Amino acid sequence: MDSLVARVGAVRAVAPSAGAASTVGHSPKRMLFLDLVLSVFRLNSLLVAEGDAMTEDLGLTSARWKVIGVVALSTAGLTVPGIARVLGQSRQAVQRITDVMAQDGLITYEPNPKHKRSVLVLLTDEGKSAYHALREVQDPWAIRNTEDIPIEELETSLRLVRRLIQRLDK
Amino acid sequence: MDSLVARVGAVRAVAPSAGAASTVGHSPKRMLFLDLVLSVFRLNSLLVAEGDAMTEDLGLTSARWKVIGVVALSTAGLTVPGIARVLGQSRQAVQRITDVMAQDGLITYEPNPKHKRSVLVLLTDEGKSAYHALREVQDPWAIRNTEDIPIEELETSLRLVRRLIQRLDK
DNA sequence: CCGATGATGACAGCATGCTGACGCCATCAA
DNA sequence: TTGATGGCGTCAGCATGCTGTCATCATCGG
Repeated sequence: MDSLVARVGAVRAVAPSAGAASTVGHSPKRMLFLDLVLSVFRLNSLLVAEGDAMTEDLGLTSARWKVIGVVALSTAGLTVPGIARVLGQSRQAVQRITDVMAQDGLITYEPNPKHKRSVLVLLTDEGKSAYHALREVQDPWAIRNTEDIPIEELETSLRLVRRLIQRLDK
Repeated sequence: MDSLVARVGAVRAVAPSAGAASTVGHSPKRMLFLDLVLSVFRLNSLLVAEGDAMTEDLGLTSARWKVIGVVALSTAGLTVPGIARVLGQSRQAVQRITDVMAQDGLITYEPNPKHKRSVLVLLTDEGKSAYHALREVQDPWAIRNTEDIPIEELETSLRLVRRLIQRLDK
């Protein structure tokens, strides 16, 4: 039990006096969903913090290994707006990250035979080794966090999250 | 099917030539988890955008209705660091939001009998009506997004998300 | 009573993301 | 050919979150 209501109650015990929360009128499904939304907010920030801490020794951040992961999965390189589309972010945000990563020697910009102005992003050798180092940290972390979770629950949750993404994305 | 690998492939079809993704060595569970993590990132940004768009007519933003929701659930008021603890955010981040909300007349700072320096945050009448307007938008939205989703899936997913939060939070 | 400890407010700096706006260029239809 | 459309690079401004730092104040144990 760790709903928002419960957390308010827990904090209220430390702070002023207590009182009954006004949660009347919410159907269970609505409460479940709204609680899920708030939990996703929370999980997101924790994942970003965890990802930053886990990879700071590699010279990476969450924003960077998102990009590295996408580029590593493509063999022929991707344009900056292409990376942005995969990640569902603005091309400006990705551009800013890739510019710094290029300065740091993790990626390079190569001419794009399909487009004169929009160059391709490729991993340098340093970038590739960073990606491998990333996987060596990320994979045990993924195992550690899922070893006691049934695979069916992971599948169900992932399917639900994707369903919501698809619904909100269009 | 909407995994990261699939998305890279889809974009690659628009951009340069194709190629095989190097996903060897990943166990299904690891891939599931990493895909879930990236999906949570994506869902988070979509939820923030959706929340902003949905409540901008009410003079609210995602950051604001998080605060309003917490304060509304407490009857005796909460301190700024208390709100931050409930939301799992830094007190500075909450302080900045509450300061603007106080200027806008949504909340007020009242003396705290339990603490001389740390005031209590309370909803003004305007804040309360904003909260009610918020619920009138939020509830149908929650219903709309869950009507074709079994409640068991919501419960499973929420449980999993909370489990991950609890693990990463300590 | 007093010093250590912890919570708080206030300020600064930084990272990450967004949108808007402008100009350039490729593509396609009239 | 030409004009409309759209993708792209680039710059600017803004919102939201984080950490670090310092001073202040409350609380508690010695």
